[in-house]
Amino acid sequence: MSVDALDARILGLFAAEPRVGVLEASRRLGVARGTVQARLDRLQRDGVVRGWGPDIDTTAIGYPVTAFATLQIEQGSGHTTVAAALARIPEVLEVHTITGAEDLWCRIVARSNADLQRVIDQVVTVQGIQRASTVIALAEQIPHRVLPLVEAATKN
Amino acid sequence: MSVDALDARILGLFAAEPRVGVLEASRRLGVARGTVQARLDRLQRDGVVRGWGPDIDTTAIGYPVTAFATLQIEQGSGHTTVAAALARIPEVLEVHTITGAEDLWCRIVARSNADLQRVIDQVVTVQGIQRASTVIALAEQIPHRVLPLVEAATKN
DNA sequence: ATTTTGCTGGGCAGGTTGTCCAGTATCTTT
DNA sequence: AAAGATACTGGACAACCTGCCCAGCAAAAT
Repeated sequence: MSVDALDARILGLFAAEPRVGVLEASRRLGVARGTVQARLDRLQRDGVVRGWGPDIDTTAIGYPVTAFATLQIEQGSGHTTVAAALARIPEVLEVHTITGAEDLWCRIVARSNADLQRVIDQVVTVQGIQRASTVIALAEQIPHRVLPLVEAATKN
Repeated sequence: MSVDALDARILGLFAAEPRVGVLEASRRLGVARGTVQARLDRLQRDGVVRGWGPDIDTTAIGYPVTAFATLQIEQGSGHTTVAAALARIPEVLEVHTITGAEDLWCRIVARSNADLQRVIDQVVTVQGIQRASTVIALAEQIPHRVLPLVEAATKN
């Protein structure tokens, strides 16, 4: 599992200033370039770093409404089948199976509250879904972050 | 609003292969380098692209358990104050205020189910939190994705 | 009709990457 | 304890890319 303090500093730097190159990073961190390069290769190889994709703001592309929906599915329907159908709806950004009375949890976005109704209709139309319960996210108090956790992980 | 098909292709390419440079991207997409560069600058300036940070797999750094908690807070306590306290817990990855009977929604991770208890204890200890209800995410049916939405956004 | 905007294709200097290497320190294995 | 493996350093090299500039052109807005 393998993340130490230097890994955390590397990840932190690249998270803060993704544009810096390996060379510049090595200067900032006070280590050799080869070291940074090797660490990055290892982190990627071990799957710690899944990718470097652009973080896209859904609000900026016209989907300012975020909502969380929990779904109950019919006993006969497989979770995977339902999830595959949900995957065809672009406004569904994330789906997990969960414990508890409900079966699936999803994050969905929409252009407006009215548009959210349209998206939910699409969701509940999916074969095998019995009931959907939706709450709207009003404000993002803590945006998705992992760095503090990386920090914590080094201190084992 | 400011994302067209070319933007989507650019973002798609960089999401798939973040390591490609602007020059290589321009070759792949069949447009001039300056165009790709200008588009990227614009996307970043308009806030469509929030950053290029590394996507870190929490499982790979030793936190394989993901859970969603909804919190009720005391009427007197401000959401912001509570959120600030939650921000001090590294295992809390995300917090939103929500509609409905509950007040806050959070995504938390832990080293194990037993460890999740420790994290939840930390959460409910926060001043102003009245009640927490937690479900564990069993499987990630659709990992967080935005690209299909970007696609959809271009078709207005 | 005129201006603005966006794309192209090109050129240039400077910086960066990928890739080696030898030397050294630390940790692990035998 | 000796030998081997592993990780980091500092340095080198050619090839490449970036940031920046420019002129020409076409489409869209005024």
